[in-house]
Amino acid sequence: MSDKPGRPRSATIKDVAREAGVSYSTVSRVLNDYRHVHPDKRRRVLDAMERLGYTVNLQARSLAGGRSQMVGLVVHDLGNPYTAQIVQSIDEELATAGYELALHTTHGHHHKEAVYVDLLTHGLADGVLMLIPLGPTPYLRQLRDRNYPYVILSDHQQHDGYSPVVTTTSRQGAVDVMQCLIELGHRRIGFIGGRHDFVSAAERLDAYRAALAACNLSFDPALVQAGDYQYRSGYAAATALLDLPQPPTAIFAANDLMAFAVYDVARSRGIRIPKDLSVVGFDDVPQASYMHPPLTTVRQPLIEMGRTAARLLLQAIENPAQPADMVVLPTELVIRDSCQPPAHFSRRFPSTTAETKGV
Amino acid sequence: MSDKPGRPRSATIKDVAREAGVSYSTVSRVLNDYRHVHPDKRRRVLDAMERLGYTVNLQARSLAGGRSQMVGLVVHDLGNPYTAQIVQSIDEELATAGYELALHTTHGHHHKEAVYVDLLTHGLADGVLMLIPLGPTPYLRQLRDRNYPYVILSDHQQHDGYSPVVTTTSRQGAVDVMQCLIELGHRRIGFIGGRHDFVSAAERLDAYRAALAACNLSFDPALVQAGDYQYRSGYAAATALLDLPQPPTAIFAANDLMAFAVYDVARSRGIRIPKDLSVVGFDDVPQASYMHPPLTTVRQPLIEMGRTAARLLLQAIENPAQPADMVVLPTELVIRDSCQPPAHFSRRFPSTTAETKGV
DNA sequence: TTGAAAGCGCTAACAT
DNA sequence: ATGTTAGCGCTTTCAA
Repeated sequence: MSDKPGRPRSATIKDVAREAGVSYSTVSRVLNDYRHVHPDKRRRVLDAMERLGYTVNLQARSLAGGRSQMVGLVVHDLGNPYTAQIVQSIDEELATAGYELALHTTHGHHHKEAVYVDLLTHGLADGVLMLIPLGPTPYLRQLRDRNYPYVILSDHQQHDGYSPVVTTTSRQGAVDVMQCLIELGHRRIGFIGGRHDFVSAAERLDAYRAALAACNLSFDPALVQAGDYQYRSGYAAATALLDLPQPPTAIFAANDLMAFAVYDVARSRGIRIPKDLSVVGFDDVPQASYMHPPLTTVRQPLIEMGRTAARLLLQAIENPAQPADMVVLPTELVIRDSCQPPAHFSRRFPSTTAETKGV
Repeated sequence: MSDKPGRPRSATIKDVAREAGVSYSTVSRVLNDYRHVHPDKRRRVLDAMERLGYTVNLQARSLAGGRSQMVGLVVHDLGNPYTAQIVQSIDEELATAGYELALHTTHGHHHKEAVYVDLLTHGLADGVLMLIPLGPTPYLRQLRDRNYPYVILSDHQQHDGYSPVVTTTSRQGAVDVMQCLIELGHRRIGFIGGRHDFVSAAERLDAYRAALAACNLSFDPALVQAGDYQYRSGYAAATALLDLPQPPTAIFAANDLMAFAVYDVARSRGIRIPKDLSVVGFDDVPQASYMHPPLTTVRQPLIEMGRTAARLLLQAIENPAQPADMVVLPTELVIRDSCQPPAHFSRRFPSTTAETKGV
C-alpha cells in the first residue's frame, strides 16, 4: 500500500510544499503554470522541487482528472522501416505539442490490441493512435461510444464508417503498378501479398485481379503467393514464384521489404533485374532508392501520414466534441530502374493507357 | 475533475459492486484473485463485470500501491532489425509472466531518456529496461539509489560498476573480425563506425586499432568512416571508402545495416563481393544470411539478450532486495561468403593465428 | 468471509 | 493570491 515493496518513495507534492513552506495546492499551481501565484512563492517552490528532485506522478495527475500529456500508439510490427518512419514522425509532431508517446507492439497477435487499447484508454493516455493492418473491430466501437479520442492510421481504404482515419490512395497505387507493368508488356505478373487478414493485402490483391481483368489478362492463381510483409516471407514467396515451370516476367510485392527479398532471390539465381525480371514494391521506404537497381515502388507519404494522424488526434483531444474526419493522402508511383519490358516482348503496339482504363 | 472533458467515464469497481450487490472491496478481492471469496459472490461479481464491460484502471491500481504489471523499455532507435528482434523477445518473455511492455523511443535524442525514465519509474511501470547505446548517466544512479528495478541491455562492455546489465562479448567479436580479415591477407581494411558517443562504436573502433597494432599493421585514418548505425550513413561511408585513391580490400561495418549499404554501393560500381571486396558486418540480423553473398558477421544473441534482460528484471521486481548481476553472453563470428583473400594476395605463408595473438 | 475506511499523489472546485 | 477539501479508482489494513 505504501510504495512498491522495498522501494523508498520519491518526493511528492506534499514534500515539496513542506520544504517550500506553502500549501500543497500552491505547488500544484506552479506545476500547472497557474496565473495567480506570487513570484516569490513560485521561486521557493521551484527551488524546493529542485532540491528534492521532484517529478510529477503522471498517474496521480491523470487519475485526478488532469491530462497525462501522453498518447498511446499501438502497432503490430516493429522492425519494418514503414512503421519506423511513421512512428518517428508521430513522435516529432507530438513533441512539439508537449506530448509523449507510449508505444505498444502486438507482434501480430490480434488479441493484444484490445488489451493495449484498454490499458491506454483507461486514463493512461489522453488519446490513442492505431497502426494495425486489420479491419473494423469491437474495441474501436467502444472507443467511439465512450467518445474517447483516437485515430486510425491505415494502409488501406476499407473502414467502419465512424472512425477518424488517415489513409492513402493505396488501392489506386496498386492499380498504377499493374498498369505500368502491363503497359510495359508483362503478361505473367507475380504477386506477393500479405496475410489474408491484412486488409491492405487483400486490397492490393484485389487491385491486381481487377487490373488483369480490365486488360483481359487471365488470372493464374499460381502467380499469387502469400507473404506477411516480412523479409523472410518475401524470400520464400519469390523462391516459389521463380521455381514455377513458367515463371513470371515481373513481380509485384505488396511492400518494399518483400521486394528486397525478391532482389536477393533473383541475384542468387543469376536472374538480372530488370533485364530478366521486373520488380515493383510498395511503400517507398528510404532504402528503396538505394537498391541496385533502384526500386520502382508506390510512395506512401509516411512522414505526412504520421504527422497528420498526430495532429488529428491532438485536435480531438483538445476538442472531443468535434469529431475528426477522414483524410486521404495521395500515393505516387515512383518509377525507378527495376522495370522494363519483358525480354521476349516485341513492342508491337505503341504505349497506350486506353486498354487499362476503368480499372 | 470528473473525467477528461466531454468523455463519459467507464465503469469502475464501484459500479460493479453496485451491480453485483456486494461491497467494493469484495470486487477488488476477486480482481486480485483473493482466496477467501464466496464462489457465489465471485460469480456475481464476474458477471457484473462482464455486463458492464469493466476494465481495471491501471493507474489507480498502481497509485494504490498495487503492481501495474507493466514494464517500460526505452530504446533509441526503431526500425533497426537489431532493436526489433530484441524488443520482440522481451515482449514474449514478459507476456508469459503476465506483464505488458510500454516502449518509448528517443530517436537518438539523448535528453529524452531521462524524461521517459522519470515517467516510467514514477509508478507507471514496475521496472524498466534500457536499450541505449550510451555510457553511464545520472538517471541510472538515481534509479539505483531509489532501489528501483531496472536492467540495461548493452551492446558494449563499458559500464558503471553498479547497474545490472546484460551484454555480450562484443569487443572480442570485433577483434575476431579483424583477425579473420588479416589472416585472409587483407592489409587495407576499411572501418565504418558509429557516432562517437555510441560506446559500442568506440569499442569496435578500438578493437580495430588494437588488432591492427597487434599485427604491426599501420593505422590509416582515411580508412575509418563514421556512420550512425543507419543504412544511409553506411551508404555514405562506403562511398567515401571506395572513392579513396587507394581503396580498402575489405570493409568492416560496425553493424549489419551499414554492411548492407556497402553491398549496394559496391554493386552500383561493379565491385564484386567477395572477389574485389570483402565485407563483414555485426549483429547477424535475420536478413544477413539472405544477402547475396550471405554476409559474414558477428552474431549477437539478440533473442537471448532480450529474454535474459526480461528475466533479470522480473527477478528484480519480485525481489528488489537482491541486486541483479551482470550477464555476458557470447558473440560468435559466423563466417559466410562475403570474405576471401584480396585479389592481389598471393598466399605466401600458411594460415596461422600466431601473428595475431595477444590482441 | 465480508464490509468500512484510510490513503496513494494529484487536480479542481470552493473558500478566504 | 492562497489554503482547504473533496474526490479520481484502487489496494489494503482493520473490524466485524
